[in-house]
Amino acid sequence: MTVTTRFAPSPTGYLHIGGARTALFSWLWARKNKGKFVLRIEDTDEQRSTPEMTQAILDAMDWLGLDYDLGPYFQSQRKEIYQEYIEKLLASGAAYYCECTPEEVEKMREEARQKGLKPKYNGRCRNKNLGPGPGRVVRLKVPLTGETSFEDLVKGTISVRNAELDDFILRRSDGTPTYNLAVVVDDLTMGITHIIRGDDHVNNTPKQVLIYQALNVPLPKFAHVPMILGPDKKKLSKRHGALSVMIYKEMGFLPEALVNYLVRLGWSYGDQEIFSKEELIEKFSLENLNASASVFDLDKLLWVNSHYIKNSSVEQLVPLVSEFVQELGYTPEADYLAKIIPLYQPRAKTLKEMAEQMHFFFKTTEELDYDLKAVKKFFTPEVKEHLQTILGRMQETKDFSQKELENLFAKYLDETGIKFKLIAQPLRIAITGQTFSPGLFETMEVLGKEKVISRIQRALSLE
RNA sequence: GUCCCCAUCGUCUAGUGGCCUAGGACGCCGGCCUCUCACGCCGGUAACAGGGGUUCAAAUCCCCUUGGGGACGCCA
Repeated sequence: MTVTTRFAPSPTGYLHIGGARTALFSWLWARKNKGKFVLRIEDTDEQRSTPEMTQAILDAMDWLGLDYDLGPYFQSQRKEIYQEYIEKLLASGAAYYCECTPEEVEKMREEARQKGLKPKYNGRCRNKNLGPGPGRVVRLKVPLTGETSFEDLVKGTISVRNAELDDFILRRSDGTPTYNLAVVVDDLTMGITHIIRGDDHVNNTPKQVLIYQALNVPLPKFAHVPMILGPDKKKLSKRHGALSVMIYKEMGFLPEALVNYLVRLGWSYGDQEIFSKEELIEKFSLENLNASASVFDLDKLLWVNSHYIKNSSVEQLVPLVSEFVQELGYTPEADYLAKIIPLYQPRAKTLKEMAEQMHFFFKTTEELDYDLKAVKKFFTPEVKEHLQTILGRMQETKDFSQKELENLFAKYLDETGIKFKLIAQPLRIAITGQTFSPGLFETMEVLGKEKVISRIQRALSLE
C-alpha cells in the first residue's frame, strides 16, 4: 500500500508555525516513502472559513516548498459522501437520532460538572429508536464499558475508558457532518495510511477510532506530534508575535532556514543541525520525533537563517534582497546589488537586516547622513591631512579595484610610517557616513571611484 | 473539576540498563583574528524535577509526588 499522508488545515486563520511543522512532517513522510501527500481544506465551519484564508494557506505552503500530489479537496464539496456514511452507521445501529436541544445537553453537562465528573451528554435518546426529524442530531452509540486504544507512532499506546466518552454528534441538526465524522470519512476514502497531526488531536482520536470500528474498517497509523510552545511555555499564540509563517518571510527569513529549523524542533538525527531538503527526505523518521512539546526559539532560527544566507548563491539572493531594498525606497540595478550582497552574506542574520545595512551604497553623496559625533571624534587635523593626500592619489588611480587600493594604501603607510588604524575609521566614516561597514577595500571597489572621491571630499568639508 | 499526554543544560536535543566524570547546537561569558561591525576559530558556563522501588549496575525499567501541556462544543 502506498504511504499516503495529508495536511488538513481549516481555513479560519493563517498557516501558523505549528501547522507548518505538522504539514512538513507529513510531507516528509510521504516523500521519504515515495508516497502521496494530500491537501484537504476542512471548511465545514462555513461561518469562519474564507477563500482568502485558503489562498493564504496555499501561498504559505508554496513558499515553504510543500507541494501536494492530491487536492486541494474541500470538505464543503463532499457533503454527499459524509451523508452516505452517516446513513450506513444509522442502518447498522451504530448511530441514532437524538432530539435533545443544546440547552438540555448543556444542563446535563452542568450536572456532571457539579458532581466533579467530565461534562457529558447522558445518552437520553440512545434507546428511543427515534427517526429523522427537525432539530434532531445523529449521535454515535459508543460502548458503555471497555476501553478504546490505539498505537501512536510517537507516543506509544494510548487508551481511554469508553465510560469517559459520550455519544458524540456525527451530524448536526442542520444536516452538516461534524469534524470527527468528516475526518474519518475523508481519511478513509482518500486512502490515508498515516495520520500525522498535532498533539491537540490525541483526545479526538479514540472517538475517531470508534467510528472506524463502527464502520468495520481497518485503522490508519497515527502519529501525534507535540505542540510548539512560546517562551513562556504556553501554547504558541498571537501574543508571542509572528503567528503566520508568511510573517517570517516578511522578516527576511529564507524558507529553507525555516524548514530546517522547524524540522529540528522536536526531531533529531544525532547531532546534525543543518539538513538540505534532500537530506531531510532521506533521514526523516517518525521514530525520532520527540514526544514532548518544544519551545520556539527565535535566536536559533536566526542562527539557522544566517547559515543559509552565507551558503546561498548571490544569484539566489539578488531577487530576494531586492524586494527588501525596494521597500526601503531604493531601486538599484541587479548587477550592482550582486556586487554588494557578498559583502553582507557573512554578517547578516536576515535578508531584511541585510537590506537595511547596505543603504549607503544606494545614496548619493549628498544624501548620505554622517554620524557627526564620529566625525568630530575621528577627524583630527592630522587625519584630515592624510585623507587629503590619499584623496589626491586616488584621483590619479585608474584601477579602482580592491587589490589596487590595497597597494595604494600599503605604499602610503610605508612612506609615512603611520598605522592603518589611524585612518581606517575616519575613511570609513567618510565613505559610509557611519562607524561600521564591510571591509573598506571591498566597499570602496563596489562603491566605485567617483562616489568614494566625492564622499571623502564632502566629509573633509563637513565641519 | 475529570480524562489524556509529557518531563536531560535558559532553549533545541544526543542518550534506548554498563561506553555518562551526561555529548552536540543556539544563547551567554572569555580569548584569538582584525581597518570598524560582523564572520570564523579556541575555551568556559550550564541539565538527568523529587521520592521510592527493580537490578551486580538506572538519565535509561516500574510506582508515587510535583510540575507542564492538551482535551472535555450541534469549532476544527
